[in-house]
Amino acid sequence: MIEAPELRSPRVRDVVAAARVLLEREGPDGLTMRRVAARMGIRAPSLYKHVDSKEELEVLLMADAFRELGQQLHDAVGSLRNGGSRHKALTELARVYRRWALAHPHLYRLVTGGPLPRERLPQGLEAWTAEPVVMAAGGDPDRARALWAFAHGMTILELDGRFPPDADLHAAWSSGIAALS
Amino acid sequence: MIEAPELRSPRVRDVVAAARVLLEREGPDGLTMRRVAARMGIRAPSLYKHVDSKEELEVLLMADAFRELGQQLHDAVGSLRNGGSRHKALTELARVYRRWALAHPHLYRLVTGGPLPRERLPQGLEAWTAEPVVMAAGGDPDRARALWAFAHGMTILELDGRFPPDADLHAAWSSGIAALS
DNA sequence: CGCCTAGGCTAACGCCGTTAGCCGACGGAG
DNA sequence: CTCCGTCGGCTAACGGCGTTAGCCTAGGCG
Repeated sequence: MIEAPELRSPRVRDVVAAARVLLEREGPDGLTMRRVAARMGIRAPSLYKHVDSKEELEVLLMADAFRELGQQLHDAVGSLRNGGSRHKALTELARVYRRWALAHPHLYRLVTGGPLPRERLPQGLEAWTAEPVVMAAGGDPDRARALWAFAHGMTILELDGRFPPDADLHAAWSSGIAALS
Repeated sequence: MIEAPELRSPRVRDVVAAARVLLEREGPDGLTMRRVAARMGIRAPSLYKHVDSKEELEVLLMADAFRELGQQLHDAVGSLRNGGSRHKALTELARVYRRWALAHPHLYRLVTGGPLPRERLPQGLEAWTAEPVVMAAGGDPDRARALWAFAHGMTILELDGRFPPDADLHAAWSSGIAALS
């Protein structure tokens, strides 16, 4: 519907806020049109006065998530722009990326899981979010993609509990970052 | 319920076969108890005579997927056991991994997406599947995890169409493998 | 012959996303 | 002041989902 949060009508912002609380607190199964409505003290069909579909609501959540994660990544590279080695920049970027994902696991999954409805997202948002990674890779797009794949793989596998409980994930991150620096 | 395919009753095998066709052909939304039943010429409730729940049916599919992918990976390292460099082994392993995932995208997503019901999977199956990766990493578990994360990241991002259409994925794979070798 | 079990069936429950159609409140125009 | 349109609620309902309860029939076996 509308892209930047400031351009959303107040009521739409209410809907997105309610949806976000539900998603973050209870995961995707908790994100239901009826539950979102209940949180606002209204009934599910009324939501459709503000939002076209559940899918659009998810897109709005995704846009917010992209903006937040992107901001963190930009801040991270910004704070190191001058006089850090590539290795240092990557380490910091990875730290921030992982931290955000662990703080918002369901949002991270929403944003990275499954095909992305690119055309419905604010144009350029995805690229802007990814920018810091490309910069940290020294502009080499192949290396940037390898790096992103590594970071996403580490993150999603950790979120999904796929590593053994005694795995030293810090060591695995370091190993990968060292290799890809 | 029962683990190895040979230990499943014939009717259970029918159910899993029908489920697999649906999943592979139409994706997760097509995998419905009613549709599975319809494919077998029966009604959905009858499925529960053979399977406890949809979740168990998915676990059975996962077990098959693990076995198949694991077999491919074992074959790949086996064919190179003697006299290949580490780099060569990793390249071959990656090729086989990616090929299987692209051939069975929905199955790959089922197996790698979301938390894994480890306790319901045949014991040791997951470790056996991962074995070749650990071997190729020279036994270093941290490097093995970094490698797996990279491979999974590349694969799932490709399946989800997250790379630009003009991205040279072969180059990205090569770049990552070279770094992690 | 009688019984047990395997494997079908229908009906139904409570969820889901979504649509149709109704209605009251409210703000601005004549 | 009144009328009217829009905004944002509502109820009822549809079709689909996983799942349960309870029934029935056919076949094997003591």
